[in-house]
Amino acid sequence: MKAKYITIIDIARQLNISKSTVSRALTGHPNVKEHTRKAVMELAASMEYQRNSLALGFSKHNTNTIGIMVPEFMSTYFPSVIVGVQDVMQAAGYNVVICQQNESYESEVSNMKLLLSYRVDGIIVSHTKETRNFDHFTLAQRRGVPLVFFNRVPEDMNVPNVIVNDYEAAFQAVEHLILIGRKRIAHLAGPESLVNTRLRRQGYLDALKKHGIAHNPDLMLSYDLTTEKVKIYMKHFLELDTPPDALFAINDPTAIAAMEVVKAKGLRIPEDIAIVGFSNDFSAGLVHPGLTTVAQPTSEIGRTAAEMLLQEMRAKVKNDYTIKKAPTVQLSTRLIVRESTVPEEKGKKVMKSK
Amino acid sequence: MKAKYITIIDIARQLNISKSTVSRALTGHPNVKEHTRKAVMELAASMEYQRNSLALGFSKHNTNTIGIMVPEFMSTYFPSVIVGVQDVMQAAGYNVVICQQNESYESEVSNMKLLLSYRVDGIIVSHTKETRNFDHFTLAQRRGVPLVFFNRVPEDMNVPNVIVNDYEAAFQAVEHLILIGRKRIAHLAGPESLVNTRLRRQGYLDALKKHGIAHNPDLMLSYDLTTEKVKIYMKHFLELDTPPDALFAINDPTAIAAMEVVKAKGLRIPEDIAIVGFSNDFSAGLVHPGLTTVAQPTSEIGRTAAEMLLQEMRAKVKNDYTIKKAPTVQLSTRLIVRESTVPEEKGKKVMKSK
DNA sequence: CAAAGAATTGGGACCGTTCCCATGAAAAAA
DNA sequence: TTTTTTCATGGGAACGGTCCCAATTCTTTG
Repeated sequence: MKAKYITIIDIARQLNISKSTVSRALTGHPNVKEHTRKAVMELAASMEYQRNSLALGFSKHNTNTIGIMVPEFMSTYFPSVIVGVQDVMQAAGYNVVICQQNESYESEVSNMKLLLSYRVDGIIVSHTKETRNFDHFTLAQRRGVPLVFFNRVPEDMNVPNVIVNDYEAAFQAVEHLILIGRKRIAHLAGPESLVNTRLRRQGYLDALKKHGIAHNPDLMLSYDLTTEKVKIYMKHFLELDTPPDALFAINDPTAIAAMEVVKAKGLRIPEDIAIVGFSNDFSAGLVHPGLTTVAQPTSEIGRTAAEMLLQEMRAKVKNDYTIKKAPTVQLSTRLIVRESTVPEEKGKKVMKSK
Repeated sequence: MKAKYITIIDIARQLNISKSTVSRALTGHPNVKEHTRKAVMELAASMEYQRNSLALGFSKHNTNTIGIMVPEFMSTYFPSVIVGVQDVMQAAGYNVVICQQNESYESEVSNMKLLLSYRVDGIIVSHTKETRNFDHFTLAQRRGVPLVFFNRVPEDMNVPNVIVNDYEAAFQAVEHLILIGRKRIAHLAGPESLVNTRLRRQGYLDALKKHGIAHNPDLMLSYDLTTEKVKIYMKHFLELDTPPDALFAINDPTAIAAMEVVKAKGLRIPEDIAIVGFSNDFSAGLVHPGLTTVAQPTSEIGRTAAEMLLQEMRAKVKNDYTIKKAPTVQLSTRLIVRESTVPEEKGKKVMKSK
């Protein structure tokens, strides 16, 4: 069952030269005679020599590999961030390994240890909704492995990060609901453990305040991002004596699950209840009616995070974020208005006749 | 910029014992005095010792890590297969690293080399649509690294694989269209490089034949899975003198893109044209009308592939598939009928009044 | 109490590569 | 031609673990 790999020593023996020379030839060191280099390259190719990155990383103390850890990837958000990261990292000559936590804190800790034990040169992270303890992140920092966060950033850690203007985006989304005449605007907020939850909620509250609408605590619920919970909460909202006439949901899957409840009740969207989501998942454009939502520049988020990480890794003197403010990049979002808040215009409406 | 990690030698020095003893204590070797073990464990914990997997894998010749390579992950298919793989592998004590190829052959080759150079113990693969050369796969086999394929399996390689009954599923899907009275059934097939394309197409052809419907070549087009192409081809179909009254699409994104074209033309689904997709992506249930499609047991595919790989890795004597038939597991699919082929029944219909 | 056996520990080879230093050969300068 | 410099190569330490074997200590047993 043991795999057999060719080593530089095999090559050296065959050519009757030293492994140092083989190593030099293979890595492109200048001091190798053209003749020798050619012989080595040819033999290596014909033997299908495959360098041992374990030995290499082990001896060189850097692996030219970065890790990216995401809490889940069933929505399109994280996958498309990852694609952005890969673009930049591939161009910079780094390998990327992906870890997925399934929203489990335990997996997060073990994936972090996996990446550290493989001595990756840096890590891009978005933490799970369960994460309340950040020791595994500070451990990486103490070990000198640069970290860059995106989307879900631990609030009391000073780390480089890429975020969007959650507060303003939420404010704008809720204001949009107000401007189309809604007064009883409900909010399904995410788990308390995520910054985004707090920022978006604050945007919601401040938009109400600006327009003189009293905040009704009965219309705001936090939950932990499972579809079943959304449905229970949404039913509860609809059964209130004076049910909401609009909903601002923390993200698109939430909004879509809520839509199902509304439709099952026989209510009309947006006439009876207008709905806004967040992130512009692929599915937001597919549901019926189309979901008004806040588009995030996903692949730009990924590219920006990757570039930040490159800078951290390339820094001659490691940045010490216990004494220095960590950089933050805030990207902007865009509200995409669809039929879940503004009904189709007659002219735009798809004709049912041939 | 160099990361500083604690080693077993640091621990040994502090406790004034040999590194062998530290290693034994840490790995749970029986022959260590309880007192010593405790001291080692405590010091290791307090120093936040992190074992160096590079050194370990390097010296032990196995890394307890497997790789999984997928062509893309913007649909829900691959992510949920991955989750299945992770379930099984985590339980078996293996780490999983994920690589994503963005449907690029080049990335596939370089990811394969990455995984091999990191000496993973096994790899689960679904190849890209560009892949026509399989040398990078046979290389892994020659190195003794077990491979298990799923979904997209190279036809002329004898490798363990997990597939679904593509042929029967396609046959059944097309038969469904025939049974609801459709005669001019178009087929948008995938790229020639994928087995699935051929199997599903054959199912399509044979279903037509069984029901005495002559195959009209004008109604079948192969394309390379980009949304733009789908739209062009679908427009072409609709502009034929006698346009199709049904469409069987190679997958759900294709079906959904086609639906958009149909709707933009002002045609009704399913009255004017019935549509069937493949895979039951999350989005299939969201589009309007709901898409009839073939559900694949994604997480079971992942779990099965993982178990096959475990068996390969655990085999005392490596299976030599140049002389022995490789195992195949075929899982079954299920046709999910939605409104894109059968209109909502009155009773089932969502009531629009309160 | 001596001898044998078991339990615990230490010593050091090994894994594949890089890289520094030494050596030898060839080329350039004196 | 001799000396110096440059180029090409070889030798061997280092990286952080595991693991086998030898050495030591502690128990048993005759």
